[in-house]
Amino acid sequence: MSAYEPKRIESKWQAVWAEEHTWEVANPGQPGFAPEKPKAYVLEMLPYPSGEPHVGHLKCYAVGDAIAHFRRRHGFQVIHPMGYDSFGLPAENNAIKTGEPPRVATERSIDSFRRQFRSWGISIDWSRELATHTPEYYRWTQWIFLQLLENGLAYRTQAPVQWCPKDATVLANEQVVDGRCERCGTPVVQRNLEQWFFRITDYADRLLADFDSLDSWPEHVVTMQRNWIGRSEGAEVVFRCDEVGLDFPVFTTRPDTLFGATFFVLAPEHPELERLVAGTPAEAAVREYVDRVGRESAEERGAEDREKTGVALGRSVVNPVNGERIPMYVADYVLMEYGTGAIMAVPGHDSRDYEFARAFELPLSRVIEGSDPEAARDDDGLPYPGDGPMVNSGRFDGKHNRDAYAEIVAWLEVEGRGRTAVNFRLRDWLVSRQRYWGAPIPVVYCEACGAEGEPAIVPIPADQLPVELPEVEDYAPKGRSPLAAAEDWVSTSCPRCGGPARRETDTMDTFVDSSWYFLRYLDPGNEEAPWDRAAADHWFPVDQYIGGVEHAILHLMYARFFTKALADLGHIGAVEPFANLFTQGMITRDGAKMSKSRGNVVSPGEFVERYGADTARTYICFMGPPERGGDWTDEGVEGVNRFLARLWRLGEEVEQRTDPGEWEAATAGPESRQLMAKAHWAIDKATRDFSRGFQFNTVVAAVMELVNDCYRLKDGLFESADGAAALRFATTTAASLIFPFAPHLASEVFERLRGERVWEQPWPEADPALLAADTVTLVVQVNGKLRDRIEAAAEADRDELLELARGSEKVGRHLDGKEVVKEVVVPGKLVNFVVR
RNA sequence: GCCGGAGUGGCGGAAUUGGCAUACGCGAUCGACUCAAAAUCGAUUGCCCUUGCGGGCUUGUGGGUUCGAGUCCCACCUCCGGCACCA
Repeated sequence: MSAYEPKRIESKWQAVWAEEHTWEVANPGQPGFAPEKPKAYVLEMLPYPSGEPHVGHLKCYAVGDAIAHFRRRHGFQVIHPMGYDSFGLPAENNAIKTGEPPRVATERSIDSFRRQFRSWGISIDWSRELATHTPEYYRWTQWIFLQLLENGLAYRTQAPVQWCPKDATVLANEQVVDGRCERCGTPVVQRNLEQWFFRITDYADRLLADFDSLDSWPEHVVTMQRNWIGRSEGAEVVFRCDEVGLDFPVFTTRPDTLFGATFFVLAPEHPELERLVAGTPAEAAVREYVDRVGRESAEERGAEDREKTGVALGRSVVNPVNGERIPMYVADYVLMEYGTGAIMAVPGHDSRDYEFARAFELPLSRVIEGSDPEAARDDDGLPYPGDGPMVNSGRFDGKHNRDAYAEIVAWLEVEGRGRTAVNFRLRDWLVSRQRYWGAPIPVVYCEACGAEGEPAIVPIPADQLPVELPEVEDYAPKGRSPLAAAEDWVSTSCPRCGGPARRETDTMDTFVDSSWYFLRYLDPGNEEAPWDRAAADHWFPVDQYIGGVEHAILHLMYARFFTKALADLGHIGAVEPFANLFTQGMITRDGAKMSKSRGNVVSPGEFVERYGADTARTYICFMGPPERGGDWTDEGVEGVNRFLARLWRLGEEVEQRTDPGEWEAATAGPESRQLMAKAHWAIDKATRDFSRGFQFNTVVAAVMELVNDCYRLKDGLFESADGAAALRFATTTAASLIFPFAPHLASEVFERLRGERVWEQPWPEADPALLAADTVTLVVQVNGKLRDRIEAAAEADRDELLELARGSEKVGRHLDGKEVVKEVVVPGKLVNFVVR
């Protein structure tokens, strides 16, 4: 008998799959397309190729591949492609350090990723491979940009934006975490810059509403996106400043507290501040305050428990509900990017306004009664955020605030001083980056086509795409894109008038690249269009998407937005890209995230070299439910490796000691029947757990049990023809069920015993006749306590079971001298005597 | 503070509809094989009392519902993740 040598069988089967293009699928209308099969689009998030793949990649693709195999063997035509998110900052930062062009380092990483993915035996359709940094791909990224631009969904404007000083580029709101750059951790600062945006806010309501169609998405991902989008219903109310003749609209979710407004606050970035204080005694102090705030990082400004600061403007506005004049302030607790950048302050019912009022000794006013004295910070029970009858509110006094809410808004509307309004936390997506390694934004600026001294933005015609990324000498960012130094490239002619024009030098956020790659896979070689509509209509949307939860907001929300926009523009049918989403948990080691500095990194390359891909994949799936994290232990790996070797040896022994063809109907003897029943139990268990939220750990456990039973029973079974047949059946079944996790070993064992290719076989079906046991273990309880277990006929009725239970000596001991007040019988399961 | 998720042996974890708690794996102990070791095969392994038979206890804590609760309800504790001056 030969030992289990993973390297040998893994390279053998990988060669077969590569040579025969086993996992490739054709598009509708092409040769090889199977119109009779239902389709399944199984997709894992594409990797950012940097260095070598890590254990997180291995987990993602192991899980996705198991799903793809399971679907194939259920008769689906599965499209399962792979690509690389190959634009991005790490390659560029490396270039700044070493001078090596990003393209060279990136393509080296891609080679290494591709090699490893092949060595893992993942069933990928390599004919659809793509990389987002290639002109063949980003040509269409640019095309989509132009589609958005033409349809008013992309625009350029000046706005306060987040700037990362270290990476020397602007960032989208989503890429700022706790006031720091998501990528490098540097505190970001605000700058007022002209930038490109995508109008994702137009889709805010639909991004929320369409969650209804995504019922298999993990709840926490949906919650995170909901929070991020942050829809609030309320009212816009206009306060007028007579002194300068300006209207100041505010957004409030509490129009019922309007009568309690005692002051008014503007954000330091508010555009009308200058006009309000110019030439007044407050001017110097306000200017100093605004400057000070402007120098602070977002992190400092957003710090917890920060003292309220601000400056009085010496101006006032009129409260539209009661005509009261209230003083205006500037304070940094009001944010320019939310609402209108101005608020009415109701210190009696809002804790932030309360803190400011305390600090500046401003008056409080209660307009809603009823309080929870425990929660209040004040003797008057203020601030009070809850509901109750209204007071100090003119003709609304005595009304419940919830009822008054709509009446106040309706009244304001009649007066022309307000209206209902919905406000979102979500901002438009800032997509321009002052960096090199990304898709160039395909527009030029033309003086001749412009007007009033402003150059016109002229899009590059689609047939002249791609706007290729030029080679440059110096990748270092200098506050503008390194592309600005490529004078030959920047200086061009206007596609509209033919006169001199200058190219846009910013590139696109790499999240743009990954917001549509799942569509390009459907028709990756198409040179006429980003995809063929018929191919997209057939394959799209993705049926099962798999990836890390760290993309819960950014990537998943952007991709949803793109899909909706592209559907609106008539390019695809579906409005949601990912019908089902599975987020895998993170693998740790010694309870901590793997990192070079901790020295606890498991390298998949070295690991697969030593143990084989089958062990790596099966172990990852056995660690625990894949949506949860898991701690990697070397002992656990050994256990799984031992199990696979055990299956291997079983296969060898069965092959040598039994004859082919013996695997049919083998239930003559009691032991062979027992093993057949176990095999069918494993089929049933594996199938159910696979379908029930991908519980791979218990699927693997079921196959382990089957193999254990084979070992327990095999010495006796080899003696008889029916026993040998049962062993053949059980062993091939174990191979068949483990195939989604250990495809190489499974293919080898299956081929040896059956002469067939396991992936071409349908997933096994459990025989109900063998699932149903003849006898069951009857549990007998007295007062709910387990007293005995008795073998009983499966179909025994209530009276028979009771009689059987009473007959037990162990049970009788606990019934002696007691009065049985109740008998509970669950047929096929248990009897419980309640005694007194 | 708000919103999610989770607490089960020495460890990772299982328990599908309220019905045998601890499947499977790891670790540990013992045995077989071996000159020996490794590998392999087999047995035992929640905790406490007991020589044994047997008995008691046990799913973060405290209560409740039920013949019966890891599972349902109430209160609380701890840990993890997300959001947080969002008007």
